[in-house]
Amino acid sequence: MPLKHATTLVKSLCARGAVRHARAVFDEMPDRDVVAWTAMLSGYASGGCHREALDVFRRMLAAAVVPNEFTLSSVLTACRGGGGGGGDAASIHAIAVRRGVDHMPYVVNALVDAYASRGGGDGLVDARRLFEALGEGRTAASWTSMIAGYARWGQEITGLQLFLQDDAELSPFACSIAIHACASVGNLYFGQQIHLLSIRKALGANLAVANSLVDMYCMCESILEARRLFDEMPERNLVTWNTIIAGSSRHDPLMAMQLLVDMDLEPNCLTLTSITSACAGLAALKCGQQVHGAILRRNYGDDLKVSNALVDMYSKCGSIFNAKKVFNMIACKDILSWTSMIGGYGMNGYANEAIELFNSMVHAGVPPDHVVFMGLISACSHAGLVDEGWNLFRSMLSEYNIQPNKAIYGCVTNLLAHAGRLSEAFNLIDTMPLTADESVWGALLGACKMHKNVELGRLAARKIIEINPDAVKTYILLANIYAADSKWGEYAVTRRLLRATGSSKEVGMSCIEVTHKMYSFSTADSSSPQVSLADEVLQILVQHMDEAGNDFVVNISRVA
DNA sequence: GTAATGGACA
Repeated sequence: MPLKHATTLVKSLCARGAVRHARAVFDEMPDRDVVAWTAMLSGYASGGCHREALDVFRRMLAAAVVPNEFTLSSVLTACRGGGGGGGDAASIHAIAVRRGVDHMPYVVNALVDAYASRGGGDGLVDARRLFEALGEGRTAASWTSMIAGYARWGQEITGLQLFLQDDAELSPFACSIAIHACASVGNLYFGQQIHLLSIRKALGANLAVANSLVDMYCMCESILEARRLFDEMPERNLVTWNTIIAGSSRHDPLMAMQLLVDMDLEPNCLTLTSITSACAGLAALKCGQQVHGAILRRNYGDDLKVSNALVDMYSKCGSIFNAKKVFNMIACKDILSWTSMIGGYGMNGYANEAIELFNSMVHAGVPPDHVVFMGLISACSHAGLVDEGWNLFRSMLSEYNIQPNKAIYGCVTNLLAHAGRLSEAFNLIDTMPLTADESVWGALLGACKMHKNVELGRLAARKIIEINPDAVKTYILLANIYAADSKWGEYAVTRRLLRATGSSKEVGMSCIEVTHKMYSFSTADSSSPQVSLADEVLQILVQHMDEAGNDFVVNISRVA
């Protein structure tokens, strides 16, 4: 068979996925030129067989066949993302330099991509150097390789700055990568810049770009802006719906439920996961059970993320029995499964069960993290298990080699202070190796209000106001501490300071589900007839509790 | 007769 025909055969066999047969033909070829070698190499590379592609390349060099630009582009695709090891990109770079790389723009772009996807400090620096040297020769692919490389290796901001240069060449792909980078670091400012850029370059019509923008606004907690974009989109697919539903399930669960009703596509597993957490946010048990039914009917019951969301939903709805039932059915539990269940026990007052489950988790070989300890220590705090909580806190460093963070210190402060051990709590803050923030001092202040400790309360409030002069809640708490101690002069001063901040505390809303309907209300709300009815019922309950004696009251307040 | 670079959005 003539050499040309055999090469064509190798190529077409590779294109059909019959790489092994292609290799058999290739091995039978008596003399192989650079085109034949490249055909075989590219067959491996484009089929994802990076190791084999690099092996063919090495054999080719050993056979003293000189690679051309076709060969080099092909072999570089096998060096991407560490698939064949970054060292190969450098050696191929060296060959390319000897062959006159300046005349091979495709090879330079492939090098930029190989270096950028290898990442690390050197990889990105090397990629950037080549990228800069390209000058006018840069194409949309060069920009995408760079920004994807930066985004992938945690240098999103550097990538975005590069992207915002005037001469950046935008493609929908590059644009959506850039927007995703803004979303993952939560940088609204850059996100808006790229949004403007995408409007100027008429890329907004691209569905992936628009979807990324909706996601970016959700991740930057601009849910209303995300919703506005969503409403304006002429075309929406399942990803669009899932993006806005996932975003609103975190910030506006009622909106997520409404979106599900409006959705004109069949919801999938991801949709229902978000809806489950929306139900958790609303503490809507009936709704959550219906969603659970929908999940089972669609055979999504084995999905790990769905199951974890269900455990969390049942826990937050107070249905710990159902939470445990779902948890027990999870075949391969991950750290989120354990955290949800441990947190579920904790928030429902079952601190001992939470600790027991934590021990099972450690026994199962799952290393605990900060979040698990947050759940555990706050469980102990709610249940008044101060010593247990303290021992868990101590074991973080001594047994699990986890350095407690500020959130943990806040939690332990709360544990001690809540139980009335205010000076120990203060001592902890005073000696902690991190700078106490608003939440840590806030935990102390809250407990000072509860235990009517004016001295420490004043101190904690002063610390918080130093950190954040607009901490409205702090002034109110401090004023209440003074009021409880009949210190009316200081009370008046604090109220005046509060007015001086010029802000008002946003009204806390609560929701409750009664016979399949959701009711929302706030304190001192007299707008709806249901509230006055609820007030009457509450009065009767309080009366019953008084008659039942103090023990009963204590139990109720622990549950509430 | 050989390569065609970037591959995102839940």
